[in-house]
Amino acid sequence: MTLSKNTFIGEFSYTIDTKGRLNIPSKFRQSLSKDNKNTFVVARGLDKCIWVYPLIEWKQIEKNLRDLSSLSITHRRFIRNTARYATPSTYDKQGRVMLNSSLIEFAGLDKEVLIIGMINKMEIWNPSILQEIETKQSKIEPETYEELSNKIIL
Amino acid sequence: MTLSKNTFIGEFSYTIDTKGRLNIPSKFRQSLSKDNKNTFVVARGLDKCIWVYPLIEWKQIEKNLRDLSSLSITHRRFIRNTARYATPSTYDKQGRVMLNSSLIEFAGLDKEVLIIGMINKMEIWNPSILQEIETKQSKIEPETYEELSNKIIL
DNA sequence: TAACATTGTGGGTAGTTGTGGGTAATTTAC
DNA sequence: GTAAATTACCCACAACTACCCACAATGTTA
Repeated sequence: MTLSKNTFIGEFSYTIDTKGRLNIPSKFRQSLSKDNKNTFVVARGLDKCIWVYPLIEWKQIEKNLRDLSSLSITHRRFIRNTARYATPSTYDKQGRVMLNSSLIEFAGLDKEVLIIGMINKMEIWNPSILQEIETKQSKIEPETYEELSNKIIL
Repeated sequence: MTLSKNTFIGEFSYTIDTKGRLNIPSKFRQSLSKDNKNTFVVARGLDKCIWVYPLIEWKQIEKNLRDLSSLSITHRRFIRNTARYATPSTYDKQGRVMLNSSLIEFAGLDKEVLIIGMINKMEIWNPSILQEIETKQSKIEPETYEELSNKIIL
């Protein structure tokens, strides 16, 4: 059973094969609406993980980014960091997307990865990195982004 | 006799079979409205138990999560912790849902379980764990009842 | 009381899914 | 333009899941 369209929940253990392909869980693919054209956009997450958006979710983000004025240095940097590492990726007949080596390196991924449903997107994690972060979660993060959180929904 | 729609009260003893299936009490299923499409969402409870939501109850939660911006680290953590362990589960012709091993382990469930109606959802408990918690936990203070009396009329 | 319906539990089977690898098509490099 | 590298497509298979049937125990009705 699939719930709302383009909405992801749950957690899955998968593997990246030797060709750099990663299977997207069948449940997630089934929840996609047709207008995504079997395509995701993979990007750097704000944590040490990869974010995978359905195409139409990403288009909404692009639209929101368009509304940020480049007069603000913060906005410029934010737009740059967001757009720079994003890549569209169409999955093959088996439901696998290609992850380029730059993203794999950024997220510190090995063979075994954790795919986590995050409602409007999914996250790809190295399980040990996520666990490490969760244990030392008392650490306070920079608050630069907090200010923006009222203006744009990622 | 079933009371209000999508509302659960009472307690039942059931068993999880070798395939990880758990029967939902017939009374609870009968109280479900049609738009749930025979589907629940099972998730980690805040106590050491499993929470089982009717689909439409869960959709409301998803809707609220969707309005949180991922720019905020606090929001990200909240979304992750909430969505990560949630799974939709349509019950079969016998009225059983699948509980994945991760949830079973989290709640420390054996074969015999207790299903408790919690109004808008149900809880799945290992009976001995619940009893242990109840004895360990001190009684609810009279002052707490006084405070609650302003919010609910018994 | 007897016949019937409902409910909780067990198990078999066919279809789906995750993963690996081979081959052709396309792109990139020289 | 040709060779090398990369990417897309296809097939294969083991493991898992959804669906179906079965049956005993309990509750209901005539």
